[in-house]
Amino acid sequence: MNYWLMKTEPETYSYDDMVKEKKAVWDGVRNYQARNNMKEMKKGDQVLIYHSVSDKEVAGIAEVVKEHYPDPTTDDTRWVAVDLKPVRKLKKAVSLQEVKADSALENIALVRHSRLSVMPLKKAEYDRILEKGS
DNA sequence: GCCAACGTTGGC
DNA sequence: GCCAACGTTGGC
Repeated sequence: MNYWLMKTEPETYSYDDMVKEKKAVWDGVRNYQARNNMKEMKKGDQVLIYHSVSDKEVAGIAEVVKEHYPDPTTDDTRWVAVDLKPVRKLKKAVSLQEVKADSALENIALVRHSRLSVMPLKKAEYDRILEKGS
């Protein structure tokens, strides 16, 4: 079982939108590193959903329900999509500030490589964020 | 709203 | 293959 963090701008697509639709088709990624991470995702992997720009906080947990397949928004075969379903919203959203302030989380890509939109998390890091959000 | 950092594109 | 120019992302 692997753990991931995916970013979205809540104005475009938020965790609540995913809850409303009961699933999410995660497409439109046009970055190789993010794409490579998506290809590594397996059914059942847990994914933290982070709201960038306006909120800057981890909003909720999702789960991979369909592994990578060709991105339906383009004919370009280089890009892929995955399907997610919401698991639960965090009791308390975890802000970027909190993540940055925690020395156990200072090495995650969210902090070190802020423009990457799909990144792996170690179990310890994933657990740590959940802890902060409970 | 600004701007730094980064990724991509395209001319040479 | 290099690198300048450009576009985009995302924190502040």
